[in-house]
This record gives sequence, C-alpha cells and structure tokens, in this order.
Amino acid sequence: MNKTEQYIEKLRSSNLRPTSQRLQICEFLFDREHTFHFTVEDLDKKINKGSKSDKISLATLYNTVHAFTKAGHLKEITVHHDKTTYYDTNVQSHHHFYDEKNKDLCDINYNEIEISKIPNPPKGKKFKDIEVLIKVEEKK
Amino acid sequence: MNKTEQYIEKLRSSNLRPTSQRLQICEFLFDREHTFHFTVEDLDKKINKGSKSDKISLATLYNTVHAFTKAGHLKEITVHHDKTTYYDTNVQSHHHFYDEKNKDLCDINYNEIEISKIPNPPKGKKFKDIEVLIKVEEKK
DNA sequence: ATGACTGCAAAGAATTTGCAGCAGA
DNA sequence: TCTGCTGCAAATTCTTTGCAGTCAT
Repeated sequence: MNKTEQYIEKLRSSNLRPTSQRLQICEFLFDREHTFHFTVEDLDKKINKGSKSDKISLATLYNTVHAFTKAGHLKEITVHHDKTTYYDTNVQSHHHFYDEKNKDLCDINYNEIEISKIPNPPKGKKFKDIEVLIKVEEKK
Repeated sequence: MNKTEQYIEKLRSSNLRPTSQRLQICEFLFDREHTFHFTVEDLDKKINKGSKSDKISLATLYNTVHAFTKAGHLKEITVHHDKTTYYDTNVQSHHHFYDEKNKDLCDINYNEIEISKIPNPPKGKKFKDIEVLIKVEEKK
C-alpha cells in the first residue's frame, strides 16, 4: 500500500471523503519523519506558494484542519501569549518546550517528565489530561 | 492608609499616573480576597454595566491591562483552545485546573505540584518557567 | 506647560459563515 | 442523484492604532 492509498484509508476511516485538496494536505502534514507544529497560515504559505493554479482556499484549509483534529489526526496545542492556534501532528499526550521570543516549539515525550505530586481536582470534576509547558529562553 | 491610597501608591511606584479610570480598575481587580481570572471583555462588561456615564473605553481597558501586566500587577495566562487572553491577579508562579467545557479556571499553588523529572532544555536555551495545566471535566 | 492618558473610530489579524457550484459515493 | 466539499467574499471577534482632546504633575 503506497502513501496515497494510506491517506485515502486514513480519510475514509474517519468518514472524510478523500478529495484532492485533503490528500495534498495529508501529504504535506504526514509525510515526514518528525513531529510537525504549524498554524493554518503556515499551511497556506507552504501549500499555496508558487504555482498559480492548484491553490487551496483558506476556508478549506480551516475546514480540513478542523476535520482532522476532530478525527484525531491532529492536536491543537496551547502556546502562551499567542493568539493564533497551533496544531501538532503528534496526537499523543506530550509536553512542550517553548521559547516565546522565537516562537520556537519543541516536543517533550510524555515519559521525560514525571510528576510526583498532583492535587485532587475540584469538587465534581475528574482528571482528564495534563499539559506541561516549559518556557525557555536563549542563553546569553 | 486606605485602599485608594494604596492603589495610588501601587500605580506611582510603577510610574503610572493614578487616573480615575485606573483607580476604578484597581478597585475592581484588586479589592478581593481571592485570585481572580478575567478577560478584557469581562472587565468591560462588569465595569461598564449600568450607569451610562463613567464608561471606560475598551482602548483604555486594554491599555491599562497591558500596563499592569508590564508592571507585574497582572499575569497573562494560557488557556487551552481559547483565543481570548486571560489575565490573573495572582502574579506568582502557579498552575491551573481547567475545564474546557465550562471555561472554568482554578489556581493550583506552586507547591501542590511536584515534578520529579524534567528534561534538559534544547541546546542554547535555558529554563525560564514551567506551567502545568491540568485539564479536568465534569464527573458524570 | 508638557507629557501622559483617554476615548473614539478605523484598521488589523485570525477565524467563521453563507452559499452557489462542483465532485465523490 | 445526493450529500459532502470547495472556494469566494462578507461577516465576526478580539485586539491594536492614530489622533485630537483632556488630565495629572
């Protein structure tokens, strides 16, 4: 099974029609070795650069990213003080280093952080997930 | 020294002129026993409700909140999946519980969470701060 | 008097929405 | 054929900016 077929399968299994736009986006997002962090604007710039035809409209990029997130193929991530939403191709629970100045975001594996003490959730609530953001800055 | 004088002092010490708007905002934000989380929109709604006169313009609210944050009287906080910026009157380093559904945010003291293992920052970067967000949901 | 501050309205950035036409099942 | 998807443009939401008038010092 080649890559394109895999993407078609991925889409089908989430009840998403494998349109050419979505396949193009899949290729861009998932055909890479490492975790990838991006914003919709990044997608727009990278996918729609150059060739005048073949542009994928912003609305479609937003639609697709939302659909992928809902389907569990992408994960929204929180970045401090930043109004634009970032997405992560690493959908497993994990943490991040973040350099606010350079907007430099870097994954931390779940098992690289150990939390030895955690408070009880407020009344009537139960634990769902934990996210650690380690803010870093350049050494001078 | 009464409260108003304290606020005037607070402002003066940050090189901010104690205007009537700023004092009004101080009173609203700091005259409370517990930590307070808010957005600029909250401020607008709560401070500008009712009385037709005396309204503080949105621009001034933004200016003031920014000035207070810069001066260290407020802290910007990150809330997952939310585009509006939240501020916290608790300016010490601390963590949060967050219920995404109800947008319910709750402080966790710094010492209520203990992290026993933490990875080394990426090359050329040094540790600055750590923020833990524990996502919770309602028990059913 | 002289800066700083306020408030309006306009501009901006990021995202969403409505809808007509197109394309995959 | 029948929904779902795309793309355009307009609308929304949150925030910032320019600037003239006002206020604190």
